[in-house]
Amino acid sequence: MYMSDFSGAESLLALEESHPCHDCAVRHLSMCSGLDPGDLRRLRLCGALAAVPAGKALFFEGDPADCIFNVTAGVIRLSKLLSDGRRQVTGFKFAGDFLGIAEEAEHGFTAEAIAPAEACRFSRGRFEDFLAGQPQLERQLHLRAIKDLAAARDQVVMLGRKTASEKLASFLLMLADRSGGMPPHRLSLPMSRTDIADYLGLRIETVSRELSALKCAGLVRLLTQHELQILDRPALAALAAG
Amino acid sequence: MYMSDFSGAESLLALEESHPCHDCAVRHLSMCSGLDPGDLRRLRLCGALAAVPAGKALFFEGDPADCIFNVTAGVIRLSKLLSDGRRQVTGFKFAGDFLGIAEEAEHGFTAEAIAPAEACRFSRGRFEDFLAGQPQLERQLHLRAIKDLAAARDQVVMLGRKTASEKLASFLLMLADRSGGMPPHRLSLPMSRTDIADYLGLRIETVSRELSALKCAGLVRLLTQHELQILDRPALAALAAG
DNA sequence: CGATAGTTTGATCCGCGTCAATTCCAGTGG
DNA sequence: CCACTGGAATTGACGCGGATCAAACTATCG
Repeated sequence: MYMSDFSGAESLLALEESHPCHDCAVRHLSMCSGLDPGDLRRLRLCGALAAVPAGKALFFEGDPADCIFNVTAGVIRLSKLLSDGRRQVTGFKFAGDFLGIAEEAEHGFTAEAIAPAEACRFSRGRFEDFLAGQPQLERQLHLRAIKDLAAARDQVVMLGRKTASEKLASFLLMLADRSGGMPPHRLSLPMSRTDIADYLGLRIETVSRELSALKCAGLVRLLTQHELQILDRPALAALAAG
Repeated sequence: MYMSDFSGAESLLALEESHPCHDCAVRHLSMCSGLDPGDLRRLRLCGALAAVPAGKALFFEGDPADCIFNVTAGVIRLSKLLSDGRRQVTGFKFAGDFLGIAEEAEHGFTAEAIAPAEACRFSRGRFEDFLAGQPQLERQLHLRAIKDLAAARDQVVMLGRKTASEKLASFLLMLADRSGGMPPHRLSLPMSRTDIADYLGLRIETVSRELSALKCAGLVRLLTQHELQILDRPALAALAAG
């Protein structure tokens, strides 16, 4: 059985007065946005800020689900494995995203940092106790779950019915939408080609080929291996829509 | 723009004293299970029981999301379309399941009855007002959303990384698990081959072939076209796990 | 019975996977 | 600054799983 390789203690920075939530850069994005100062202070006591180096896991599929996370920086990759090692990436989490709440006693997926990340790490028990007295926070999280569910359904459609090039176009637009709404002059691809392939249900050779095809068609321009520019967003959107 | 072909009025049976929720056969399965009689009575006033004939839609993708449903009988198929008509079935809902809550103003998928169904139909606005005073009901629904999300992630893995035969095995086991926990001497397949294919991201010919292959391998027996028997559940489970 | 839609089976095709060979690039040390 | 190195990405050749096309079979309902 897997155990998390992220033992929090040494990388925890206590959430003390020296680092209070009201300085948090992503508070307006995250579930905490609706809390008043008193509740925020009590929530803070349920957890601590954790630095997660690139490549390290927050938790593995099958780990006891005793912690939940609020991502404050970096990128987290969510994935599931089949017994023979085939991997499916089920999503990416960015600053402001909430993650790890489970109905089961064990996490249903693995969460790993693909870029150096930070996350507020809460004890599940203490968080749930806190939640019991905060109906509007529960409502917040419920809304986020519904949003995640809609995103998962979109991924289902993509995996089940779209071609390789349509998948890649959908992926690039999804990233562009989530990387701040700004005109994405440069779109960063923090994940490896393997991660992209495992998200799209393809092999890395196919991702590479389709990316080249988009480049040749003039829809995108590759700036570096992990950075590109969308040149023709309408055409990309038309491709993504099927 | 699509409009629902299910105009409720003529098929609504008012939820009056003559048909109170305490006679409801699926109450123990559904979100209402935690409500006391008084709250149940008030919830009842938010909606009505609707009979949905086979083939009729509860709502279409793109319809204003002003109604939500609690399925009490039958089977509901959820699906999404691409612009050129490719269809992906994103799930099936059975008695006791809750359905249609949306974060957006419009439904993100189509919900249609594949077998004659009944559902409690609530006005979204009135239901949300009621919900505001019922934190433990909100919690119920939140938990259901989390469960739906886990199921959607399983479907993502299936679509992205499993072979045709593994997909079919997973599907049959999922149905067996949901068709009451009883020893499934006879497993009913209420949906058409097309529905199964659109759920699994395959074509109906492939579904038919793989079903024949499972039959030849002695894992299942086809009783009728819409009923089968699982003969070797462990082998089927091993196949489904990849 | 016949009509019609749904399902099964067969033959062939093609998109993406597999295998293999470069090429690119970040990091390291001279 | 360049040379080296190992992992990641790209590109090419070929094969296979599932799609497509076509035909026969079966269930349901008048």
